[in-house]
Amino acid sequence: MSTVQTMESPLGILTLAAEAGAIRGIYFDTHRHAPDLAAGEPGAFEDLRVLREAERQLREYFEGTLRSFDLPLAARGTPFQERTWTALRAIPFGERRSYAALAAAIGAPRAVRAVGGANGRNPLSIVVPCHRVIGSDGSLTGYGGGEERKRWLLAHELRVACRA
Amino acid sequence: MSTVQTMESPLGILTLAAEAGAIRGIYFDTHRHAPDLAAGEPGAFEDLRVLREAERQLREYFEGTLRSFDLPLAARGTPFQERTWTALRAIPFGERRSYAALAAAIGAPRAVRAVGGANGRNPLSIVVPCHRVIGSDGSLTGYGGGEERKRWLLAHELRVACRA
DNA sequence: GTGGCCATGTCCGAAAACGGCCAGCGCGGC
DNA sequence: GCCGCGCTGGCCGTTTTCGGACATGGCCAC
Repeated sequence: MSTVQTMESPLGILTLAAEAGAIRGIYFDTHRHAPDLAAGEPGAFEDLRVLREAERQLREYFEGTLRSFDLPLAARGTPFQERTWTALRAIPFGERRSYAALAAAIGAPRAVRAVGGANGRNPLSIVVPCHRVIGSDGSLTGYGGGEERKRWLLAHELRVACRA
Repeated sequence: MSTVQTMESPLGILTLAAEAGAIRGIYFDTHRHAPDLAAGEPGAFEDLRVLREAERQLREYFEGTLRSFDLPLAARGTPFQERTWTALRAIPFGERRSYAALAAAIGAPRAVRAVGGANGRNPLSIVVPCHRVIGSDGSLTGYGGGEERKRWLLAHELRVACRA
């Protein structure tokens, strides 16, 4: 069903999946809720192209020369999850939000834990910046790819943002 | 996902669905467990072809000139269901089997009610002859498209078989 | 300040219910 | 005796239901 490729990164091997010309998933090698990703057909041309472009932008992100991704995305989930993921993309590079703030942003101020759940199912690591959401008290609280990677990403963004 | 077409028959309108060059479903207009069948893409060529062939064979079946279907089938269900459906296809035109006999045929002689359940979910009406399965005491016991249609099919096959 | 309670959407596992059944009995009628 | 009828209990895969657990945070009572 979808085209799959992998790439190296400072956080280990990343697995990217594309379908119908849009990025559908980005997963770490150890990832809490990653799907099976059985590579299907040989790979449509449009998928290969968007995958290569995604890899390029991710590489620039890690180098500190790119702060905002510009890619066709197609994350699929429940309506609530998609609302949450859309709100995530509005958090600027280098900033942080609390789960409560995110819940308020999607108009469901009390659905705080639900937002946590939806965050955990975010299929587009890094590009949809679920790592920028932390507890109201500043604690990391969790990350699909492991808290270590969340810490690294936040530190990296802080570093890049200050350098500018 | 799949290509859909309808046709008229002595038992009312039939809805046929094809996918990847194989017949995937055949349903009556009132059907107990029929799926939604939201017609998707405009229709792949191979699907249109196999649908037309299925319609032709069904028409011959109703006319009494065809007793055994020869079509690419792709009924999808649980392993147990698919085993059951395969066993169904081994029942010859005009004959009948009891649920117990069918259960024995798939090597699960005690899974009688389970066979009944799988029978009810048969997605390929008529072509996969679930209508040839009746109670040990000869009663009809039930049919996805209604017992009236089951009675009609059995009578029709008897008629055609005797005529020969 | 601290501990408990509740709200919220989704997933997952366990448990229960549900059939397109059938064989074994008991019972009544002949 | 013999037959037919109907009830009962058990069988088994699937579906439905239900109860927790979560990447949390505010509020209230002590």
